[in-house]
Amino acid sequence: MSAVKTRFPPSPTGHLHLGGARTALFNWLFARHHQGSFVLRFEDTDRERSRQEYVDSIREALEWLGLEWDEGPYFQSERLDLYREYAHKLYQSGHAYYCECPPEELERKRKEALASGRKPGYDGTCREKDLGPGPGRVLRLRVPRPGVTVVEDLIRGAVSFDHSEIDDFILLRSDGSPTYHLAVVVDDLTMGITHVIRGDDHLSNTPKQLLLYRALEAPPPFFAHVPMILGPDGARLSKRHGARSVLEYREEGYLPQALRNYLVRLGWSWGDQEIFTLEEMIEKFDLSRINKAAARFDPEKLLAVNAYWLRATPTPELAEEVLPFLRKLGLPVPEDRRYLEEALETVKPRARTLLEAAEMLRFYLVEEIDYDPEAARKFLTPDIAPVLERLLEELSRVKFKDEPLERLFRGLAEETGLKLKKIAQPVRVALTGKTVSPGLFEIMRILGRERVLRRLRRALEFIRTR
RNA sequence: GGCCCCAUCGUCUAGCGGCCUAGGAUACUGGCCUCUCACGCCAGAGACCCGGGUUCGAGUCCCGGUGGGGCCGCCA
Repeated sequence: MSAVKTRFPPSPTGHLHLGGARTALFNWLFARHHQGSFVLRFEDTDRERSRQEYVDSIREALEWLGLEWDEGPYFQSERLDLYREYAHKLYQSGHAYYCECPPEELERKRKEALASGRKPGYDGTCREKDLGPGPGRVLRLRVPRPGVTVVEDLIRGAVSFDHSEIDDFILLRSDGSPTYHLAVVVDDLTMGITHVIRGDDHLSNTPKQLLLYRALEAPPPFFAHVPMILGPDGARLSKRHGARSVLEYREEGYLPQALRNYLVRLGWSWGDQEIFTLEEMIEKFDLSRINKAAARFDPEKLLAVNAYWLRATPTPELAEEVLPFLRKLGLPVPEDRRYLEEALETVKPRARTLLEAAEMLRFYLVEEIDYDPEAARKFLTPDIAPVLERLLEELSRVKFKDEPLERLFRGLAEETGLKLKKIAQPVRVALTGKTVSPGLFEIMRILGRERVLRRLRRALEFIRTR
């Protein structure tokens, strides 16, 4: 297979969501795997709904995911003359004809047919009228009747459609603009697309496009219809679940490599392997391992994969990524990068997203920590005060390394006859304000003597005045 | 409603006629580790939609049913 060329053709009528992102990923991977090229094309022939804002956000999302395109972006709105040219060819060759049926009339017939249980398609009123172009007229494809068109799908095999199921669909609207089917075919043809990899919601559309290739006497590309991504409830993906923009996932602290990893495993597999680097995906990706059944989006698993990649990311790199989230939470960013990294190191195995990591870093960054009321009530009690007093003394002498600190605490536990836990929890609350946190000794080591002593004194003060 | 696609643990999936006593991941439960929570490790529970065939043998092939999804626009 030489000179593979794939494309991703979103219509800029919304943000890039999970389904689109996976389609883009599959196309990109297939192209990369075959050392081919990947084209970005905006299908913006619907002028009513297309927005520049979405063009920008889709580009941004693709870039964030690392799916760089080799060609484009192209805009269908800039290629209108080309579509008209092809439409004219179709009209000239008798493969298409003009239709003057008013839209309201068609709509009425459609509803009527649906209500009485018949096919809602166009009834062919103008098919033999031999009309020329004119105001208010649309151009329709003259679908050969009778006939059958077979889609040779790379994933599903041969799927045949009887032409009685395909109506004479519109190629050119009454305003002269092309509809989806015409534009896609002309674009894929003129851009030299070799493989069309898209959601299987397009499978039923494929015979229409095949008919166009045939009318144009042009060879069609290969088609591969991948199963759709459904919401956790099995219904079509909607805003509620995963149809959220991929940029929203970025905002929530997901890593692009995690999103890619999760998405590539939705419908594609390579034995038992769950974790893939970009290089592995490119090396291993192929159409034959794509599943046929629709997959449900599982936010929990996405979170798990994200947690994995968070842990797998080198701390200095992660520190860079967490910065925007610290700002978002209004936390002071320490000028000492080393301090941030050490703190992050302790939070890394506990966070599932960058946002969570940032939140967990809070007590390292603010000088005045807030006590969780419940935690303070339970652990900052008068009976522990003597121990904290004692600790204050010892801590001004001890070396602030994990081992000496741990030895100090264990010694103190033995001396007082208290369980280590009984001492650790109040100190944890004193230092972090919470009952859960990274390991106590590493926290102390990182915070440093000065901060630790200050927080312990404040805890004692709190106990006295409660 | 017509046509099309699909069907393995809750979810993502492995399986391409005997290797399946159906494997992995995630979620869940229990244990270990332990200063809390995670991480990590160990263990457990959990699926071949139903019914017919074909075959010595079916999760794997065929047919039907059921269920889910998609398409049927002057949207893409």
